[in-house]
Amino acid sequence: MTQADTAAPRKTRIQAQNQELILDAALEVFSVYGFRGSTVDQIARKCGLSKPNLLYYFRRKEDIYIAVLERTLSDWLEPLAALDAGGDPVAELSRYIGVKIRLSRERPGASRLFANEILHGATAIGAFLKGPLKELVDAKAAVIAQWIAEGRLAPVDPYHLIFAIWATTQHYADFDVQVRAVLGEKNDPMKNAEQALLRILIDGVKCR
Amino acid sequence: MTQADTAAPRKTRIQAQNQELILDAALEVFSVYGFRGSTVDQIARKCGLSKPNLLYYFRRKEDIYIAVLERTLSDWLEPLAALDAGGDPVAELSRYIGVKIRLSRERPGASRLFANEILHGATAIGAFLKGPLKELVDAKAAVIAQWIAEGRLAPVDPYHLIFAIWATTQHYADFDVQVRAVLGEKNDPMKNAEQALLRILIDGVKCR
DNA sequence: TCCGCTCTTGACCATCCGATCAAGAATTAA
DNA sequence: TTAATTCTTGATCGGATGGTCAAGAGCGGA
Repeated sequence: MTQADTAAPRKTRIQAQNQELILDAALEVFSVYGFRGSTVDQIARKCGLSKPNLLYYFRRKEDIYIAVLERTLSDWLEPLAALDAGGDPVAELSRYIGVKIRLSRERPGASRLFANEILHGATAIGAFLKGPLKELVDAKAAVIAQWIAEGRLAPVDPYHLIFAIWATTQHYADFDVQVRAVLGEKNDPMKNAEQALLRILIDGVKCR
Repeated sequence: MTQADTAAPRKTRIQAQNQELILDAALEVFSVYGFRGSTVDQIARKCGLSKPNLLYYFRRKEDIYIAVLERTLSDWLEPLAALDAGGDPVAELSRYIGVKIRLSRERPGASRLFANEILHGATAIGAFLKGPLKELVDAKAAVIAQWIAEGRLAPVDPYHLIFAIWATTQHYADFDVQVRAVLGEKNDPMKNAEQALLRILIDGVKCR
């Protein structure tokens, strides 16, 4: 259990506990108000700690922001990474779309956090986009291209297909306010979203 | 030309000229940094006026923001409004997608401005979303539903189809940084975007 | 030309907010 | 128990920023 011999300083129980408290609160605040629109005090109040106490665990406001982003990055890659070249193309893509749209419903804050970050130039995660993300997308685009070459999928641009899936699924988290405004206050907009999206992306709108 | 008898105060040439200068600069600044991330000074420098001079034309920073949004709202509705019930369904939707994606390339700032506004709760244009926008979408969803009833379009949810078109096309403006990071610095990402999107949304990814 | 109105701006104010610090409380290791 | 370490926070600083004001410059109509 001891890690005293590693370079990283050992973490006390209180440290681990409070850092998690802070990051949970920070996600809530940053995802609603953006980086500049959020204050350290807001995050502090949200998790019941004092402002100087937050800055004891994270020296700068930006450190909190980066930590929140990094904690969520891997979760964001995972569903795409799970795309299986050995599976049925339509089934695999359908599953991916389903997972993504469920993520939008269950963790809209994470989606909005990323949306905001990218919208404003991705200064904090630019390296991630050009590195791990690009590599993963390249790999999965190759899988899709292979499916197409085998005649198991319609000849669509793999990259733009992935963008289309990201765009349509995350739309329900990022533009939630607009979706609700347009659909009215009746029932949950997400109720039919998954089925509708599958129909559109898989089968298209043209009559068969 | 005189409008001295109307309630609205007459506008001098200098007023009209400077207000346009300010709104152009404000769009550039707000679309990059968001409302809270932008400063009046930034906008002032961008258009070569002094900060107090901006606040002579617009009393508060928020007034500038609202004015920029309102100036662009109608342009945003127009393409959807042009959807013609009398035309061929596939041709009409294809044209709409084309116009939207060209807007994303030619005026990415406007797209990002709206994205940011909605992402942060649409406090400034909430009434617009629930009013004029909802009415227009309701009307055009009815057109699409009619096409489907006539068997001229595959049975997809009209509202979610419109959302999908918005999401996929605006994605290239709002998430430009991510798109470029993933595609690499080679050629223009928008080059194939329109054709790829048309294929996906119109024909779907399933083999025919 | 003259006068009134519009336009412009340097200086300034009040507030907000990120960050610091010193001093004390709580926890842990011996 | 004791001493060292970690944790906590009230008070405060300094810079940024939205907004004000008064005074002067510019402009246009009679």
